[in-house]
Amino acid sequence: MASSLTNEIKQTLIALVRDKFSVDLDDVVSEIPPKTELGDLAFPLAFDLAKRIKAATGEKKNPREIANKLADGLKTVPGVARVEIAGPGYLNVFFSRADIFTQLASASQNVATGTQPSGKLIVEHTSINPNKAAHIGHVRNSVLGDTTARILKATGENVEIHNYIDNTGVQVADVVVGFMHLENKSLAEIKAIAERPVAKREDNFDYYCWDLYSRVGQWYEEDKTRLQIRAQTLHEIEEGNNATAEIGEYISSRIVDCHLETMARLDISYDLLARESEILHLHFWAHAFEKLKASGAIVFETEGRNKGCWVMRAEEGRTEGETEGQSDAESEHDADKIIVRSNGTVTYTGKDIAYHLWKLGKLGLDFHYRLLRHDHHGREVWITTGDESSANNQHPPFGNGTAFLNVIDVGQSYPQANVKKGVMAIDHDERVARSAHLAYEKVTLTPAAAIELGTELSEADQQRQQIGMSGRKGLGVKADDLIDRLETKALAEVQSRNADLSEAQQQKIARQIAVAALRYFLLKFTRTSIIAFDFEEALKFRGETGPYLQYSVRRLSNIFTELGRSADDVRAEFAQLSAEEVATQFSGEAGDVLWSLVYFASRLDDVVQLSANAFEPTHVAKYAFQLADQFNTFYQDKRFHILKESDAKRKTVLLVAVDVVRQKLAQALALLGIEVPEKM
RNA sequence: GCUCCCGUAGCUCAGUUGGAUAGAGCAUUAGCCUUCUAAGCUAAGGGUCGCAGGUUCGAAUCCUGCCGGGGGCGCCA
Repeated sequence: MASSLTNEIKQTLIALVRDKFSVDLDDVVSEIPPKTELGDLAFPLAFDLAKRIKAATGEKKNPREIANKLADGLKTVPGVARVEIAGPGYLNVFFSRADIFTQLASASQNVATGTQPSGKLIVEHTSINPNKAAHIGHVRNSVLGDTTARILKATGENVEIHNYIDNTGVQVADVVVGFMHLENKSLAEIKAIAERPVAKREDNFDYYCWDLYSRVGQWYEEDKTRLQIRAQTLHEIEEGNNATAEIGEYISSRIVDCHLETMARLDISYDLLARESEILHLHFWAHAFEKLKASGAIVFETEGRNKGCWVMRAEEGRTEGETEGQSDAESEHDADKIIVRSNGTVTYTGKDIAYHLWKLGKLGLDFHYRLLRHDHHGREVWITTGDESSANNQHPPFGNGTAFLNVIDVGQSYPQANVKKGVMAIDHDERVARSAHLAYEKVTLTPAAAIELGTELSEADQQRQQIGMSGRKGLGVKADDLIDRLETKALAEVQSRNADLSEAQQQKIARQIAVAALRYFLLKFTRTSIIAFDFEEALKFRGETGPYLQYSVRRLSNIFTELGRSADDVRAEFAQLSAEEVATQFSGEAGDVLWSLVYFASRLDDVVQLSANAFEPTHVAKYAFQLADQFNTFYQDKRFHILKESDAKRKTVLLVAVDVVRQKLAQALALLGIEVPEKM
């Protein structure tokens, strides 16, 4: 609708410029004017043209004069009502409001899909070490990943969601050490803890492990020689087929269950859980190693500090004439990444390259799969398995993506860059280049939040703006605790406003509000912004929050509830109106206000596209808030008291406008993973 | 030392590929519920966009150099 009109205007402008000024432009910059009175689309290109003409011919032209020569040609574009020259030479285009509005009123209710999928995009997020309860930092990862995936799907992308499970890593080993050496517990005793009835949140197995993990860290601190126990435990877990590995397998599986439950509360789910144990036992690395060697991506060092290692070179060569003087082995290969150690073992980066080659279908090996569960929507969630006998061959096709997207905190930028480099050395498909590390900043704690969690802070720490969370220290805001608090608070609000509802209904609404509050809180920041977590901020339901957005949609819908007619019914009536009758409603001062609202609502598709291109869900979140804000202002404007409107035709137009806004806002919220409660 | 991110109102943050008078929430102050539900709205105050140069018709945005805060740079994962 509006965006296709924009494109048409741009093409017309390019043709006009070529025709009148003999200048070839690839694209023209457009912008939305700051005020409705200035038009719907503005082109500052006359300034640039004046410069180009002067450079080419020496002739000095006034930008306003140039804009004038282009204005007439634009008026012929269907959908353009008029064109004005403003300020020093802006070309301001005014749309035919009635035309655009009528198109909006009859358009499909889905987000417009632009590009055809060019293959499958594999989005990996969550990937929490399965050894303790998830905290707010993990939730930021999951919400970012889940929302980004929703937005990408809305643009027509084929997306597969993975959650990587590092079930054979150090962190799992630590909890195994805790159970075996601190608590001297057998597998049966561990099972008894994990499967005991849960009376309160603290009884959860992931909470138990949260504390145990922190105690293990302390235990190592007391006697560093105990780290040998960790090394031995890790070795046994990696090797498999022994009692230690069995305990590790059991613990990590139960914790994964806990994480899935936590994420389900936030309406987050996965297609596949890929486990490190399979990457190990199915010898993914051995295959990747051969491919890396064959491609020349890694080389064997016969001298220097990395002698005996297989490394990936940092750069192909250095710039001519630079640093010749100091070219000893020390500085030359400083940044080279070791993939295979001199003792023959592979590094984490190497394993990760193997995994990513699998994601793109370039490894020549596959996992075995089994159905793990059905998620809260009844969709299948699969998990990898190394045990062929327990595998199910009727699984959906996994992997074989054309690109991958990894939601991992910014601290992993260096290894992630190496993984992509290694993969691209083997898979030259240009679509792979789209693969990206979706780096996001951490969630830290304000000193106030840390104190509320019962931490004792040193004087120096109290002066700091933020305190890092630490799983090892057991310092952090557990996801389920926070969601519980949000739900409790929301339930109190719901009870005071909707006492007539059943308890079950009240609880459902409270849950939806809690999810909205948390998801929006995490999405209102850009990915690169550190969130200093503050309880007061996170627990807010007013102002720029998720519940505010939900409330806005509720208001929009209630207009139709009170009206007692369906939106379709009103739209059918709208179709009977003449273009003039519609146009009348968009004239004058009040018409400008109505038009601004409708025009802003029409921009959802553009915002979604922008958000998808930048992998930045914040854009959709901010847009939703702005749209809600604009609607609420409109809602309380005395000139638009819709249900009391006596002019039937005006009332119809206003109702359709309300329905358009409602749809767009509801769509935006769905992309953010926010549901709209039946009542608020 | 090399490198990435951040620095915008008292606080927390937005600000598309450079564009018109730099925005929002919170907090403060003054108002609005016989009204389509106040989880809302209106108004006011609050800014050397870290500092200094540069590029440009035009810079919060691009370039250079500083200052301040955080992260990364391992034969750990």
